[in-house]
Amino acid sequence: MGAEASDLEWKKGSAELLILSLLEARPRHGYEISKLIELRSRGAVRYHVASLYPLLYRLEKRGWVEGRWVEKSGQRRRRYYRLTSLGRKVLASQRRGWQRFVEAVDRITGRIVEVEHA
Amino acid sequence: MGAEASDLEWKKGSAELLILSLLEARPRHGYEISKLIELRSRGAVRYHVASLYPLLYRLEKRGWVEGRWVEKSGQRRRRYYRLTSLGRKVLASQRRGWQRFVEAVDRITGRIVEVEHA
DNA sequence: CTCCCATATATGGCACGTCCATATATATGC
DNA sequence: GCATATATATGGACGTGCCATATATGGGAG
Repeated sequence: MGAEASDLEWKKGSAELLILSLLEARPRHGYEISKLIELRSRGAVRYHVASLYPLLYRLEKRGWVEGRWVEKSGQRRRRYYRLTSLGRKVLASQRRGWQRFVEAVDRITGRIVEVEHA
Repeated sequence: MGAEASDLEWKKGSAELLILSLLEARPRHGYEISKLIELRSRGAVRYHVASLYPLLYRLEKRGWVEGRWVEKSGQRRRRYYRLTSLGRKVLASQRRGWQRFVEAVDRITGRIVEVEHA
């Protein structure tokens, strides 16, 4: 009942948002996503493969991304994931949610100061 | 090894940071913390009691907060938690960590744009 | 030529945190 | 007298990240 889905799935990892964001520009394979997260976050965020791959399967199962195998001589086969149109909508929604969450945390932790009852 | 504590425990909930922050100003009891989180986040963040109380026990066990029972006629007994000096240090550290994490997520999700290889 | 490392994907099992449901206890409003 | 808000407590279900490990291939060091 009430809204759809929990508004604060953030409590358990923002991994979904990160992956969907990285797939926005173009399709990427798992290992690339992993390294890109590490690189762009300057080492602050790092997902282990045992977390990342199952997550990609979940995203695909939900229809947010779509994977296809690409084989090239001279390298191991890779599975490239591209964002589906549904995935794009989910990403937009998750971006808004993340924004709201960060603001909420800031208000609670006092970075945004408010008067506390009279 | 390496640093102390995991740098990114954020992946599983920022509840610790929120609670420690709220106890910074003054001691509070569980129910008050719960309501305050809900109020200040404008409903965006809401912890269920079954999450909150066990978390408070954990924080106390780690020596970050200290609880004491307060009984007043006309109301049910309450357990007030105050931030210990160790808790204050942890809070400062977690605040920095949260800050770094938000920046990292922003860089990954593209809110902070960067050039991507030549 | 062999060993090791980086690349690249895959998975079983453990640990831990959050939620649901439920329980207890007291003061207030209807 | 009963429902509701306050206030704390807990067993069990469930999801998800991590550790360890496995497979496969190319390139560099020795």
